[in-house]
Formats: sequence, C-alpha cells, structure tokens
Amino acid sequence: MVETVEKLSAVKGMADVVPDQSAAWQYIEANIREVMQNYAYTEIRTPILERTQLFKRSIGEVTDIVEKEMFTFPDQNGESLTLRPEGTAGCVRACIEHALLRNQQQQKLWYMGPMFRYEKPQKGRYRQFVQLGVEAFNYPGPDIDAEQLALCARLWKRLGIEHMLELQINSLGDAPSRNAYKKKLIEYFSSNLNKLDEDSKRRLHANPMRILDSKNPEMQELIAAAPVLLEHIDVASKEHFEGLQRDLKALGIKYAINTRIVRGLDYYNRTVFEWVTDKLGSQSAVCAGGRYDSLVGMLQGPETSSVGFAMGLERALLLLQLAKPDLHHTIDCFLICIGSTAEAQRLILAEKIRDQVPHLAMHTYLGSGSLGNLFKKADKSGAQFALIIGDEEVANDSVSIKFLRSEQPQQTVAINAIKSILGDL
RNA sequence: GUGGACGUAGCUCAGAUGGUAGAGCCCCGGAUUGUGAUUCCGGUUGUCGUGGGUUCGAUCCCCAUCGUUCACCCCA
Repeated sequence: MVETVEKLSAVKGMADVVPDQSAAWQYIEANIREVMQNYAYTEIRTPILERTQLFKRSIGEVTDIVEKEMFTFPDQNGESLTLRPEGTAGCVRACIEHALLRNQQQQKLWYMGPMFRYEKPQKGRYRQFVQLGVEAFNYPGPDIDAEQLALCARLWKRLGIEHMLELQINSLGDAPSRNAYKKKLIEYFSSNLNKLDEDSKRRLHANPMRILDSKNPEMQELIAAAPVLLEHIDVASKEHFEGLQRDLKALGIKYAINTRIVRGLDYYNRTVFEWVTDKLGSQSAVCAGGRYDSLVGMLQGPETSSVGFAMGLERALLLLQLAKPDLHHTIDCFLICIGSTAEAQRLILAEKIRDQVPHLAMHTYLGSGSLGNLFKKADKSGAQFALIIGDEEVANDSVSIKFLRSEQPQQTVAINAIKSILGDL
C-alpha cells in the first residue's frame, strides 16, 4: 500500500517566528513590559480558549468577527468553544469572575498573546496574530484616555517608530445619541440608495456607520455630505471629548479628529482612537481602542467605566523593522579551547566563567579545527570577545581574551579574575 | 468572501519557440596546526510549489489545487 506523504507545513495564516525574527519580537516585548511598568499597569493572563457565548455577547452577534471570522468548534462534551478573536472579552470575564471590579475598584491591566481570526491572510493580517491589550477600569474621566495615549506615544518613541504613526480620535457619544444618529444616517443613505455601492447597501442596516469608512472614491462625495456624528453626540460625551483634547494638547500629543472612525466591535462608546500608518498598505491601523463603559455590565458585572486599546504586534513589528532593520541575537563571548587537554575540560571551564559573570552570554565551541577556522567562527558569532584556552592557559589556570571588535591588544588573566576584564555584562 | 499578480537552490533572482537548469550571496572545507574580518582555491544543495491533462518529451502550454502577495472586504 502506497501512502501519499504530504509535506507538512504551517496552517494557513499562521507563521513561525524563526530566530532571525525572534530578536525583534523580544525587543518589542521587552519595551512593552517596561512601558507597562512605567504606567503601573499589571499583567493579566487569560485562556486562549473561551466559551463561544462570551464573544457573541460582548463583540456583537452581527459583527463580521462573530459571523464569519471565529475559529469555533465543539469540545468532546459538545460545548461550543472559540479561540479568542480579541482580548477584551476574556479580560473582562476574568475580572468579573475574580471580583476584581467590585466596589468600584480601579484596575489597570495589560496582556499580550495570540488572537485568532479566520480571515484571508495578507501582509500585516494573519489568522493567528499577537495583540497587546491594555485596559483600565473604573476610571471615568478623560484623563485616563489621555494617559493611555501618552503610553502609546512613549512606546512608539522607545521603538523609534513615532514618525510613522498618526493619532486619530473621535467620539461615538453614548448609546442613545448614537442610535439617534444612526437613524439619521440610515435615512440619509436610504434617500440616496441609487448612489450606494454593493458593499454599502449591505452595510446600510448591518452597520451603517461603516459606510462612512468606505474607500470607494465614487462614494466620497455622498459621504462628505452625510450627517456628522460629532455634531449629534450628547452633552456629557462632548465634554468628555473636550477634556481629552485639552489633556492631549497639554501633553504635546499631536492628533487629528477623524469623524469617520468607527469600531468593528459593538461595545464602544465615547472616545475611540486609532494610531494609523501609511507604511503598511491597507493594513493601516496599528493600534486602536476607546471607551466601553457598558461592557462589564453587559456581561453581568458591576457597572464599570472602561477604556482600553489593542495593538497589533505584527504590524508594530513591521514598522520596527523599517526603523531598526539590524536587530538580531548577540552573544558576548565565544570560548575556544585548543588541544585535547583544554577540550576535555571546556565544559567545566565554561561553568567557572559563568559563575563569575552571571549575565554573560557565552557560546562554548564544542568542536575542534584549525585555529584560523575557530577564529572565523568566533568572528561570525558576533561576539565581542574570543576567550582562548590552550595548553599554556590550562597549565596556569588562565584564559586569554581577544577583543574581536576593537584594536585593544589581547591579554591573558587568571581564570578567577576574568570578571575584571569582562565586567558586569 | 471577491478580483489581480506571483511560486526555479537556504536567500535574492536569471533562464529556454517545450529536449529535466544557472549566477550572486549564504553555508562547509582548504591556503593559514596560537589567531578572525580582506583575498584566493575547492565543495554541497534543486522531485523548477503540488496533482492531473496535452505531448515522443512539460520547469515552460492547459486545468485544478496549495501557498505568498496586492486591492476590496474586514480589522490590530
């Protein structure tokens, strides 16, 4: 019997991160952790798998995400489970479950991990992708909105990508004023039905505000004349929005008001924002978020004001690679042992060195070969130093240090004094 | 989900009206057995994405499929 052996490959839209790329990932992740510390956000980790019902209730039944983009399947008990398509729902569920929000307790939380959406993959858009999520609960004022944007701005600056991103903000108002506006919008577009393209006709009742977002040039005239949401929002939301703008100006954070920003998820109200770039084609949104003051209540938790955002790390990473194309893994030392005596002891010698310099990144070369070859390998490893131990060094417990990236002359020191040369790496 | 483009060595790419392929880089070794980066010499690598069709013969033509990519859609 002949079996066809298929070449195994990763699932569509799900990418491997090979060592060449993991350096950039670690760089971005380390910066994120530090910035979270800067603002006293604490990490929360929730499962990747949740009950399907959670997403249906939070994201909204008629959104594209829930209707056609979720990885949903029954478990062995027949319960419908879903790989999380975003992080807010799970985070809120966990907060309610552990009573983190009772008695108006304030929380500032972040998380980072894979999300799953069944979409047609494109550059900057994958079926498994990593998001950073940042959420603040029981902070009703606009100042926390502004602080989250300052946090983003600080991260962009640290990553060196601030010049590639532009902040756009808008306010969706509260639910009653938004619903009233939606009615007006539907009226307006319905009376111009013949001018709508196919996509917009479909959106007219599912999500009329999405029509404002259309990229079809033929629609722009019609859209420009449509009622403007910001002119229809309630007074309290308006004040909130003005407060946010005051804070942003005081902080020196540049922004543009884009009255067409809407959200794909149902739970947003008041502030919405996007950091957009023109460097990634149509995948322009790198980071987006806003207020969702009613979500916790909707999920049977206490009434809790909430604001947060999600950042697509693959997209941020693409920008990072434009700004810093040369991030890769480095080591400090490359240990070369010459001759059978030294080779026999090299593992032990290496441990002695590591004991002295705790943060040392050292590769012990485990083969043998010509000297020229060994130094070629040391050079290629990118190490700052080559450590050489041959018969002479073994005989008097010493190690020779060659500086591979500077003209400093080679020196030999007692193995117990190596810290004096390598310092506190 | 809709429409377009593209899949040749690990990478970037060349190639022929249809007669089973080549360059550069990378990698490995040597020149150079206590010293790398330059240089020189030598070496490895491909089911030409996969399956089927047409043909004496297909990497090339046709169909399908998978993957990548661009735009729409959607969104981070």
